Amino acid sequence: MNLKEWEKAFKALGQHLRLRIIALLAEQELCVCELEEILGITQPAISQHLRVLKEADLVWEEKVSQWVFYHLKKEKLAAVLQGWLAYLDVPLAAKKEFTADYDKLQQLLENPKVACRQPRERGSKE
Amino acid sequence: MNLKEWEKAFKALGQHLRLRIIALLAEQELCVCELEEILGITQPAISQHLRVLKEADLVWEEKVSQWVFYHLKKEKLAAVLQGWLAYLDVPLAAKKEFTADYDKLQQLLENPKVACRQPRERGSKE
DNA sequence: TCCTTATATAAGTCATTAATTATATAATAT
DNA sequence: ATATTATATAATTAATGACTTATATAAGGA
Repeated sequence: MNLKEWEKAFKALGQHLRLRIIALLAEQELCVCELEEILGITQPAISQHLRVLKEADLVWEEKVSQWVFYHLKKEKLAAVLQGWLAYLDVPLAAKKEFTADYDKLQQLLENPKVACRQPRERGSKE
Repeated sequence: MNLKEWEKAFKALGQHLRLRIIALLAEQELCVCELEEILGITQPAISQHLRVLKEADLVWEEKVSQWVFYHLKKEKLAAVLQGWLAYLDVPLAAKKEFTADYDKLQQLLENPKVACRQPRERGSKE
C-alpha cells in the first residue's frame, strides 16, 4: 500500500451510497439490477459507483450469463483500514514516502529560528 | 457511530494532503505554521484541511499563546476504521440504518419475479 | 433474426471541493 | 498605541464528483 492507494480507497469509502453498497455486499453478493431495486437509484449511477469501488480494488465482479454479480473484498478492505493504522505507528523517519517531510520537520525542530518551539520544548521530540 | 459520521470521516481521509497531515501529526503535534513549512502550501489551505479533520473529530487543537497546535486523535481514528469493519460483520437485519434495505433485499430473494435468482439459487441466503 | 433484458460508457449538467487572494481576529512585542 | 506574527474566515475561481439522459454492447429468448 502507498499513499495514492490509501487516498483512492478512502475516497471510495467517503460517499453514503457507496457505504450502503458495501454494507449490502457484506451481506451477500448482488447484481446491478438488485442494487438498483434496493437503492432506488438509476442503473448508470450504480454502475459508476461500482466502478469507483472496483478501481479502489474493494469489490470484484462475477459475470453470470447476462448478470454481473458484485462481491465485496472484505479481506482487502480490512487490510486497507488496518494497514493505515499500522502505518501511522511506523516512525516518520521510516516512512519511505515521508523522507522529505521528515527532513523538513527535523530542521524545524533543531533550528531555533522557529519561535513556536522556543519557550518550553513542546512535543515528544524532547 | 452512524453512516453519516463514517462518511464524514472517510471523506476527510480521502485527500492526499490530509493523509500527509495525519501522518505528520501521528509523529507529534504541530502548529499551523510548522505544517505550512513542511507541506509547502498556503496557510489558509492548511487551516481549511485542519477544519475538515476537526469536523470529522480526528484532531484536536491546543492554543498556546499565539500558536495553535494540532493533535491527532489516534484512538478515535482507530475506533472509526475498526468500527466500520466490525459493523460490516453485523448481519444486515441487525443494522438499524438498513432495515428498509434489508426488507427490500428479502423481497427480492423470496420473490421469484427476479430472474437473476432463478437458475441455481445464488448467494448465501439459500 | 429480432426483441428484450442487463450492464457499461459517454456526454452534459449541477453540486461539491480545493485552492487562491483578501480580510478579520487574536496574541505578543516594541 | 502600533506593528508583527499566527490563525481563521470569506469570497472567488478552478477542478472534481455525482447524477441524468442517451447510446452502445452483450447475452438470452421468441
